[in-house]
Amino acid sequence: MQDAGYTIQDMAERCGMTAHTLRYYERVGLIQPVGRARNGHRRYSEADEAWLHFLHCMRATNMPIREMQRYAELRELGDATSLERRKILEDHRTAIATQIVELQQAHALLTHKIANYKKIEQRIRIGGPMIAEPEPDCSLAPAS
Amino acid sequence: MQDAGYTIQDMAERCGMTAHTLRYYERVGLIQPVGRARNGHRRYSEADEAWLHFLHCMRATNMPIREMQRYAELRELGDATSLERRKILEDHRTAIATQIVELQQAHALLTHKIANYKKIEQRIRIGGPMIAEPEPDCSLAPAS
DNA sequence: CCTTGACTTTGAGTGCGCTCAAAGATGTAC
DNA sequence: GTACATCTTTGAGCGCACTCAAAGTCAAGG
Repeated sequence: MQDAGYTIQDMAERCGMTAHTLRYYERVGLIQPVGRARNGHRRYSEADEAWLHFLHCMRATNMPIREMQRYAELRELGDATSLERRKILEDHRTAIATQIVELQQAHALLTHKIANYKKIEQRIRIGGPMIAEPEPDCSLAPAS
Repeated sequence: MQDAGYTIQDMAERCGMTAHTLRYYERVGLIQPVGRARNGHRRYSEADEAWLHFLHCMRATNMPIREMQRYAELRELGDATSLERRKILEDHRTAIATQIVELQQAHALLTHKIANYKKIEQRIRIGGPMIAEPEPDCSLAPAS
């Protein structure tokens, strides 16, 4: 039996989620009840796949399930909800931009600290002076 | 009474955490038992602040508490643990880089979809043809 | 016929990271 | 002196997003 469409396992792999998560998303209304094969098994369409990819992308960037539910709900209502949906996406985009900045700052901080560790390791190897720089570890306080 | 140092409230504000969280971090060993005023209240030092800022930065970039605990533990053991600590930071830096890429991709996707919503709204305003583009909403499937 | 394996459902359980409640001590302001 | 704010402790509770357990159905293979 195949009845056209992807099985839940296929879809899970394609979208980088587990089958558990796919059923969960359906339960909480993130995706409309999915088509079934004659034996009752779920069969996912290409459209389902696109939507699930989108959901995955939003979750991967920390959009709360609640907000995704709201978006999915509006989506069911058609073009009339375009404005509100756009606002959700714009807000999320802003949140993403903020996250990127934080991550970039942390990245820079880590690069700095990693270099510092290399120095410490060098001193240890050559048996050099063990007088560490001010705060060998956790420094780079408030501002930096 | 002041006994030198920041109160827990001060420190919470300075580090962008709550007092609850500061106590929690102390409980779970992320920060060594903090100095006390004569009345038993915590008094945080500048060094505490630097360390807490670092912790905040790591948490804000999704380092698990577990890993922070491991790092804090090694830190107590001094320079001999430099290599292992560096590895932790390098791994986290890698994780951050990955996150940044994901976020950037999502950002681009959202920009695309937001533009699409603007088109839809335009069509609605001018009462134009309501034949939407293929998949007005969730498109931009797998690859894109 | 019997096993195997992929699926189904419902409801409960898990792990993380806080977050709060309750009861009590202390210092400052009126 | 008494109200008030701010802190203290311990242990429990919570929200989120899964994640799993149990019991059952179904189709194919040997």
